[in-house]
Amino acid sequence: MAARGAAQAHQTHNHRECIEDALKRAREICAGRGAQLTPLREKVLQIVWRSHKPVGAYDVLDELARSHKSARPPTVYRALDFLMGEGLIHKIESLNAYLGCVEAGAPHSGQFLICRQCGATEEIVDAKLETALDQAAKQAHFAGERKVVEISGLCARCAA
Amino acid sequence: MAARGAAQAHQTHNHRECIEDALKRAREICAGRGAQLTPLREKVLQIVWRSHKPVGAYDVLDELARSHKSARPPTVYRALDFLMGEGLIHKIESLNAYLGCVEAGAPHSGQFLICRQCGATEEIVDAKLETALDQAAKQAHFAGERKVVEISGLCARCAA
DNA sequence: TTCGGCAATGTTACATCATAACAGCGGGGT
DNA sequence: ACCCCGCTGTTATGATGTAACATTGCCGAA
Repeated sequence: MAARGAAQAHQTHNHRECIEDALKRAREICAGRGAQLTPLREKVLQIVWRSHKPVGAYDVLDELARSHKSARPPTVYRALDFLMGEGLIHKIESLNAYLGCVEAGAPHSGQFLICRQCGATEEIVDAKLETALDQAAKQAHFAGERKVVEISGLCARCAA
Repeated sequence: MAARGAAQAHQTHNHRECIEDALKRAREICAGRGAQLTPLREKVLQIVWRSHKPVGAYDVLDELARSHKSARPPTVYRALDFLMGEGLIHKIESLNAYLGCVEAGAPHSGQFLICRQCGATEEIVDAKLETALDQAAKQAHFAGERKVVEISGLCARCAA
């Protein structure tokens, strides 16, 4: 399946279901790997998934603190690091914020379309773009590892 | 001219000359536009150009303060904002750091190869990659404006 | 069973990156 | 002379991220 199109889906889908799907997949993935998706980490994942907009670490913290009084910045950053390590969320570098991964499981660098108006951010998986990135690196004799691709602009809805 | 290949050039070129070229071009570009490349701004540009590694705003500040006692964070950020606005430097989002632009003049989003070992960062201008980005956005009915492309890994020298 | 190791979390403090808000200064036009 | 405006100065604070050490709880080895 290609990316569902978060920004587009945002208008139409049942988001409760969307979150539940993501959490369920996350549990399966972690179970299959022996990675420990603890209640704390799952709660953070759930918070990140509350919307299809990238969420700042301190926003996560505020939300987490409502149910988890001892939460502090390291609490959140550790959970975010774990989730990124397992490929369950991505960091959006140009916003210093975090977003649920729609292709969880297969570790990958995401490609993102970020609407500057509504904030909705869609993760895309574009093979040609992937190839172009690899070719560009290869041409420069550069061994690429992590790839950051973030396009800001206006989503279809906001442009209309 | 294609990007000179900063990371590669780093090993071979006369960097004093490289800085001078960049400053000279910057003066010409600003003069041609009526943009005010003040001594302060030029000094900041020079500091950013001291290496081909992205430099943090507070590193710029430390260096600037040696000759300019009143320098404070806003001093530096204003100069950096000006220089970015004129297309003379880029911000490397994944490092929160700034880098001289090798294609100054033509406003553009850069594409970068960042060596995680030596820090040398090469700006590339790859038409195919550009096209792939535009196509990917178009396919999602997304009106792209600003593009962030940063590939981290090992430069040819460090991989060897 | 007890102990030691280890992963997760708690806790305090701090480092790093960035901006708001207002003041002062100086040149150019009227 | 006066005002406007862009640049810089200055103080304070906001936003993002991490170091370092303490505590807890589980699990396996002796």
